[in-house]
Amino acid sequence: MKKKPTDHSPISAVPLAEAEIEAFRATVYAVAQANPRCLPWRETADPYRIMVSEIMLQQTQVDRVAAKFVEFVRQFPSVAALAAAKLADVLTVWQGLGYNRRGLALKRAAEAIVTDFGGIVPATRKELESLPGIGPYTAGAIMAFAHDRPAVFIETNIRSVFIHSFFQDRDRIHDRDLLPLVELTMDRSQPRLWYNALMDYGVVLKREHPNPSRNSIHHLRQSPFEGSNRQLRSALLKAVLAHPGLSADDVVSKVTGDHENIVRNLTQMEKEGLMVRKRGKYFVA
DNA sequence: TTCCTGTGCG
DNA sequence: CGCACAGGAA
Repeated sequence: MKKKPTDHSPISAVPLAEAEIEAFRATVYAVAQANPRCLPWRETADPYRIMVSEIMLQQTQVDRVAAKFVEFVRQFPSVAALAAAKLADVLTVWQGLGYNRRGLALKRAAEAIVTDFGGIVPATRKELESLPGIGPYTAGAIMAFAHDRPAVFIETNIRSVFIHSFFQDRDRIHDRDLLPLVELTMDRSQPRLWYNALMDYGVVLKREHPNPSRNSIHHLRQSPFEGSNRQLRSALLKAVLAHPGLSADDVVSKVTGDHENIVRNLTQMEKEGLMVRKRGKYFVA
């Protein structure tokens, strides 16, 4: 029997009255209905498309994902199609979304779904989380949006809603204090509708207040992009996609950056599976 | 400058 | 846990 570490969080133990829960739900639904968002992945219940959208949305803003999503599922309309596609084609479409290794993970996930799950997107959290690029949030989101199941999960919009609604005057709020409320207030009769409303409400809150999620202990600031290693990685992948078969020296001559640093990053990206090296030449395959 | 429907690694 | 990861837009 493991002893629980000290817990200084009394609030999570305080249940809401039924009337408060109802009032909260009513507010969420009302604000969401007054601020609807028309998003391409809301017009489908195809688990594959939901999965694609969730991976894309992990760290990229909705507006930028929308157009790319349409293009992506047009080119790779099913799990089987994505699994069978060439990685170079997948990453070429992915360009502009950022975080290329998520594109790689998505393709690897499609391959795993074909080999391990008969081409059907799994409908349990455990199985979903076994797929590359799918963690607790994305698994929960797929459960809710693709399978309409009452999964409990938190992402930044949901976090904003619960902090704004129940933790106004606290800072350094931990997700473990929010999760019980997410579970308690969830509209279990229509999880898909509920979570969409919750996220729409969160978007409205962020528009009208300083981001409530900043009071979360999980809220991280991004380091500047300009001059970063991320910028270099992006340039390296772009170069190799555009000119398959470049040697390391070719890449160095095409990309601005320190020679050793470029070689180090090429090696790292090869290790991650974003590119391969054959006879000293780099390819995406 | 700041934001963004997180995941995986060390 | 702390950190890296991409990129465009406001």
